[in-house]
Amino acid sequence: MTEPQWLNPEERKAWLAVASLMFRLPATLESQLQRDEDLTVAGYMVLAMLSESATRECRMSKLAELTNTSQSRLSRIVARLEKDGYVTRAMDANDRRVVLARITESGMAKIAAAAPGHVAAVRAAVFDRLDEEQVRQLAAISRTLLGDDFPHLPE
Amino acid sequence: MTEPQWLNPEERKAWLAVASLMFRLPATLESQLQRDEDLTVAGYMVLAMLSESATRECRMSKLAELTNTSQSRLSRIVARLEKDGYVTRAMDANDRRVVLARITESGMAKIAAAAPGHVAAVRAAVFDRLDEEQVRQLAAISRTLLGDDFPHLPE
DNA sequence: GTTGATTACTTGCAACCGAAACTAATGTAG
DNA sequence: CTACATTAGTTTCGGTTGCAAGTAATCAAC
Repeated sequence: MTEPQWLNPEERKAWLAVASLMFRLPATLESQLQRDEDLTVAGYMVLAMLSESATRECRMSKLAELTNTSQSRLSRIVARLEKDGYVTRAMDANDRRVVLARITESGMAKIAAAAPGHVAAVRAAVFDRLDEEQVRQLAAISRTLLGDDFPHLPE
Repeated sequence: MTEPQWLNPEERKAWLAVASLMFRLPATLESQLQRDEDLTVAGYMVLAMLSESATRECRMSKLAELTNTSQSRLSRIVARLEKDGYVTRAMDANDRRVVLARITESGMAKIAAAAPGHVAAVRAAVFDRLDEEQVRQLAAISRTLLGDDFPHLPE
């Protein structure tokens, strides 16, 4: 291996900050949604993606991609959302291996109710603290780090 | 509330990228350490912090702060590290509420063995993809977002 | 068409986590 | 001193997760 064994001081300082952020930011958002709406961030994202889809439904594997989760994890997240009445699951008639998750009216109402608080939390934690230039920098850096894995929005 | 209800398009794009990164980066590092060293990222960070301390020990509450974890989580992480022989726990004689975690020789060897692979993963996921200017930007943004919560290094 | 590989999704298991309850030591007010 | 509050850490409980194994449908080769 030709890489240096450890990070240089500049990189090390940057990494300690990034790592802290990577642990704390998700926890902050998670606890806001849990406390105020009894939703997980993953569950919120599933509802958000479905609610923004024109057809209000999406196959499981696509949904897993959009929400950055494994298939097995998504399967359980959707099972819980279904139990809570926010989502239904149905087989695709064309390919009966495929399961289509569809958001219910109750699910639409839930995401509409949850969104303002979640957005406020995101603003408070991120966008209120950065200027426009920094937002652009952060977006550029994030997309660079995601590389080809950047997920696509529902059509 | 005076905030706009949702994010503007620029912010929305930035947030989708940041959120994806926030989910994927920890998972990447977690699976590398799990696969190659049978360590969690949290366990690695505990060993790393202890190994860098002059005294090779640290009280639990301080360690929780340094590693961005709750006390209850840290308690279990250290219990597992102790079971694996990488750490010992002892009461502080001055204040018998306090528990001092100390890294063992085996723990020092473990972190030395695990570090190169972990650092390589961090490099591959982050620093190899950014130029110096972006590293500075990312560090500045992260520290701004952490605000006063920025953790201090062991003395 | 039958066999074998692949794809889509689900589930069993062991480990992990946050929140709250718990134990125990220390600090403080009278 | 003696309550009462506070601090440090652990543990219990319900729920979540990743991995690997399992089910079922489709595809590909012959």
